Formats: sequence, C-alpha cells, structure tokens
Amino acid sequence: MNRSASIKDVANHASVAVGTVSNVLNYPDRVSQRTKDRVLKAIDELGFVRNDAARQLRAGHSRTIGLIVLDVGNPFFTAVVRAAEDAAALHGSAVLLGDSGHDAAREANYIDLFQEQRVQGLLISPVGDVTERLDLLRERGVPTVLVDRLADEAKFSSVAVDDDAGGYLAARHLLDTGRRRLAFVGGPTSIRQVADRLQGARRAVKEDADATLEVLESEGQTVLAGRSVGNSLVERGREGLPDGIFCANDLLALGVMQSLTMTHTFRIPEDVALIGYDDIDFAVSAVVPLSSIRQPTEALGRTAIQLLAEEVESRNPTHRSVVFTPELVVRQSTKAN
Amino acid sequence: MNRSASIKDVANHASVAVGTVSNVLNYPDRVSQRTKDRVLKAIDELGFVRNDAARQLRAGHSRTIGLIVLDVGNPFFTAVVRAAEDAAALHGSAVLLGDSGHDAAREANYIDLFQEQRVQGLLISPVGDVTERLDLLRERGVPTVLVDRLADEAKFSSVAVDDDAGGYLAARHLLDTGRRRLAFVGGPTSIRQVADRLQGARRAVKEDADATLEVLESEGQTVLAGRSVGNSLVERGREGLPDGIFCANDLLALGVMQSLTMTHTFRIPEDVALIGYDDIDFAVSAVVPLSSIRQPTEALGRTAIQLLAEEVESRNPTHRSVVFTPELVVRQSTKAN
DNA sequence: GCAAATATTTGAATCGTTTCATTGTTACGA
DNA sequence: TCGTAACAATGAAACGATTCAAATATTTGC
Repeated sequence: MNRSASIKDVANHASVAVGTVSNVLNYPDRVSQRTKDRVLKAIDELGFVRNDAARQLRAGHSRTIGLIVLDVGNPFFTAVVRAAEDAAALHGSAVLLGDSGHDAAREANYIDLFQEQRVQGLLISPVGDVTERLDLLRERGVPTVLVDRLADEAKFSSVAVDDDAGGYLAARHLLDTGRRRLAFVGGPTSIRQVADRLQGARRAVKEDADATLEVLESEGQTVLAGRSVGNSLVERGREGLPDGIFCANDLLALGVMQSLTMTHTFRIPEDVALIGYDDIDFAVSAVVPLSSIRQPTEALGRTAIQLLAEEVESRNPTHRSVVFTPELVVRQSTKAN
Repeated sequence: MNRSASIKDVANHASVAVGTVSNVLNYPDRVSQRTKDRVLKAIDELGFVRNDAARQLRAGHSRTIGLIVLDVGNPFFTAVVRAAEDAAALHGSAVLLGDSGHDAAREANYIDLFQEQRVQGLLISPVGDVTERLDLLRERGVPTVLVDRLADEAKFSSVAVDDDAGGYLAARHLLDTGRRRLAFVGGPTSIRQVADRLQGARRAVKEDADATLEVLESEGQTVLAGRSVGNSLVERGREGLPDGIFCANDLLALGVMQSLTMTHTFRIPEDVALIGYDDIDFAVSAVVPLSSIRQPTEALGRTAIQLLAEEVESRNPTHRSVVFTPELVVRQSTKAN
C-alpha cells in the first residue's frame, strides 16, 4: 500500500459521495445511522487518516499554535510548555514547539517556519529585544503573545511574573521570621530578573527601620557561583555574618548552603536563614529543604493560551498584559528560631 | 490586509504566470535574472509567505518529522531533542516535538496528530511496550525509529544505550581504583535500565575473585530515596560499610552523598567511593564532585535522525539497531586512595 | 393517498502550490 | 536565410478535504 487512502477512496468503497464522508467526519448528526456505519467501516478497512494539509488549505489556517521558548531544558519553560499544551488541547489545537536556545538565528528560523505553517498564533519568549521580524509578523496580523516578558500593550499581549513582588516576598518573609541583617546574593545585576528581585527586597527592608540589606554580587547563577559566595561568608566568621540570605535563584542558594553546612560552623536555619527563587525540584531534596519563591508556571502557560485565543477571536487588535504574583514556599531553611 | 497573498497575487503583481513564481521559489536557475528580480520584488511588496499546506498537499508529504519523548524535562531527552533538531535542519526538515509525559493517551494523541500531518517519519520513545497503534503506523509505511529502546529488528530501527556496559564500566572503575566491597543502589529492579546496570556491575565483580557486590534496593530513583539508603548505611557503622558504591542514577548518588557527608563520620572518597549514572548537570556541582556514567545523547539524537533518513529513502524496509556505549566520567568522588 | 415539511445525500467548486507538456524566444552554425 | 538547439515562460491539471446549493428520500399531518 503505497499512497494512503483519500476521502474519495473511502467514498467509493462505501458507495457514497465524498461530501457524505466529510459529513460523517465533521457533522455526524447530518448523516443517517446506516450510512454512517457503512462509511466508518470503510474508513477502518482502508486505514484512512485525514490529510491535514488538504483540510488546512481549504480552511485557510491550521489548528496548531507555535510556541518558541528560550530553552526547553529550563524547568520553568518546561512547565510552561506543558501547561500550554494542555490548555491548547482543550481548545482543540496542538502546539508546535520550537527551542531557540537563546539564539536569534534559530528563533528567526522558527518564526518563518511557523508562518509557512499558517499557525493560528504564536507564543514566544523572545531572544533579547522584540525584533523586526516579530513586528512584521504582528503587522501581517498573526496573533502573538509574549511570554515571560512585558510588552508595550499597544503592540502585543503578554504574560509575565512580577519579580519585584517575588523579591519583596522573600525579604519580607526573612524579616517576619525575625531576621535583621539580610544579604542578597545574585548577579550580574544587568539581568532584568536579578535587578527586579533585588529591588523588591530593598523595598521590604526599607519598611523595617532596624533592618539592613547587603548585596553580594555573584558571578553568574550557578551552584558553583553560590558556593564561592558562601565560602567568602564563611571566612568572615561568625560576627560579620548576615542572619538571613536571599539568593536570586535556587542554584545559588544550594551553593551557599553547601559552603555553610560543609564547615559545620553555621547551622541553617538557626544561625542563618536561606531562601532561593524558582522552587526547582532540587529545592525540596536539599540537605536542608530550601524555602523558595515559586512562579505560577501553569497559570502562566494557561493564560498565555487564553490571551492568544482572545486575539485570534477578536478582530480588532486590543492587547492585554497579565502579570502574575509569585508565591512563597516555606521549608526548613527559613524556620523561625 | 485580511487574507495573506498567494502565489497568484504575486504572479499578477509581477505580470508573470504562476508557474514562473513557483520556479523562482524552487528552481531559481530556470528563470532569467530579469523576471527573477521582478518576482522577488513583488514577493517583497506583497509580503508573500509560502503556504506550506498547499505545498504539502501537492507533494504528498510534509518536510517535518515527529519526535515524541517521554519527558521534555528530563535532561537526557532535552539533549536528544536538541541534537535531533540540529541534524534534521541539515536535512532541510523541521522537528515537531511532542511530550507524552509517560502517558499512553497523550502518546496516542500525538501519533494521530503526526499522522494527519503526514510527517516524513517518526522518532519515538514509547511509553511502555510498543503499542498496537505503533505497529499499525509501521504497517501503513510511516518510517519509525525507536529511541532509547531496543527493538525487534524485523519491525523497527532503533537507537539505544548499552546499560549493561554502563554498569560494567562503573563497577570496573571502582574495582580498578582498589575498592573491593562494592554496593549497588537502585530500584525497583523491574525497571529495565536498573536491571541492566546491575547486571553489568555483577559481570565486572565476577572478574575479581576477591571482590563482592551487595545490592541495596531503593524505593525509586530520587534524592530522597538515596538519602534513606544512605542513612541505613550510616547506622551500620564503619565495619559493615562498603568501600565503593554504584548508584543507578545521579539523584540516588546525590542522596547517598548527603547522608554520608552530613554525619562527617565517613569521607568521600577516602572511606567510600561513590559513582552515579547519567552525568546530570548537578553531578559536577555536588559537595564532592560526583563521578558518573555519561550517555552519548548528541550521538543518539543525530543517529536517530540518520536512521530515519535511511528508512525514508530506501523503499524496502530493512531496519538497523544502533547501540551506543556510555562513557566514564571521573571526578573527585572516586579518586584513588 | 397527497402535499408539505424535514432529513439525507450529492457532486461541483474551491483553497494555493507544484508539475510538466507546450509554446515562445534567442543564438548559432551551416 | 534557415534549421536546430538551448533556454524561458506559460497555464491547465492535480493533490485531498470542505462547503453548499441542489436533488432526492423520507416522514408527517390531514
């Protein structure tokens, strides 16, 4: 069997018209039970599978939406992807996933590919700035929603998480559990996420007159970078040590934790409380389970799809931006003394 | 601009025939420079983008291949995905990615979707056994390659990694660095990967008459499961302790490491050597950098695409299975005494 | 048993591209 | 000047599904 069966083959085999087969597939109520049975039997016998290309051609658009993420390996995006897939399934569409890997050229490739596929719309976490190509897409009327990046509402809808609020939440929690000499670990501050989280932390500390915040800039956002910051803290000795540390992400926090616990000079949370950001899977299984700030990834993904659906349905292009507030997850590393 | 421009619009605008526009797009050499310029100008002015559905319909197949993985969050699959995308790009095709999340229903959905899309072929890490649906696909002549699972060569091509060899490699390394009382941590042994790795370790231990292997079954493959095994080892005290531990994956190994280092009774690697499996990103940044067994994910992805290309091109269905040998990565946790 | 109303079925037209046999054009050697 | 390649451009036919006005069957009410 070389060429797969078409609707015409099914029609012949069941001795009906092609339109009838189509009706069985799309409007079963219009067809009598008898013919429906015959047609379904023929479909089964021939192993007929709808040709989506032909269907799309006629319909003028596909039933898929494009999703371009910066890095499928990042648990944050993985979760968004999953939520988006599930939400899209409810709308009867499927998600085409592209991974730009922070590479503008790959991103451009995917944008072009998805445009040729006539996707219903596009969800994208853009590499760097909103590019020309993306603007062009918008002008051509392809509904587009930016993910994890705030956008000019005149141009795009977008969903993002409020990092300032997350920073505030983390610092507020440390303060509320009695800590007074806080430290922020993260860097470089040129990264928007890091800067916003720090700003939120500053805001919380200002509210308590007797509290202080020290900034320890790290070289990157890895476990190793965290460990190196931790080591410098250990060298300082007991008197200079902050009693509450907020790390810009969980990897940093795990590194700091390794340094502090290895020496056995400091106990977490008795001597120092420690909180991270992102609530990655490893947070719960750290030596001391790590408190963290959780981003509502499922809601983000779901909302992205919903905004996209709104754009697709409404003819006139009004855009919306939705900002989510992250959530505090308390574990042992910040238990009150 | 409501409906996007078609090739016919371009033809009118440039005052040429539709066939000529098509030639400019597909066989630029057949067209004179003068008309080519005119057509390209028209394409640009109208913002024409090829409609892939129409192209596919005519061609009878798409330029995409489907890839269904068990879990995009798993670093192993993420790496395979990336390699497959790059390799496919070289062949001029794009990858449609689906995440079954170990769920047979989602897997089935993707198989159906991809079939409607008339993908050129399918790469799949099946949930559980090779299902009926997959067999059907094969019978319908959709080239299919199984990833990370050995297959009956009469039916499918496949790429996989030799877990027995990996187990052997890990145990052999412990033995070669002077360890004699080995322990294997992993479970449940009903998982093929776990069983194979254990079997390989047994094979290595048999080669050294004075060496022993003890099996410590864990409840799952997580950090917590590892920690609980580790704790029971600590309770045993110094005399009963193995001097070399091989864990069925890195998460387990990290858990065991946490237990042993926290108590400060045992040192790694001086008292106990520890080796994991998978070489996840966290392995290098553990408290004691963890030795591990690395799977050649890039080669796996690349080869999967290549096998698929072979199936697509050759009319007669001969299948190949490629088995990769994993690689030992030595770090501090198994340094010789 | 008949007309009207309703339910079912039909099949030609359409979507946008590629293909390919045909026609038109140019250049060159005899 | 003519014949013949070689090259360019043409446009109708095909791909497979959906749509919809028209044709045909069936049911209903009287």
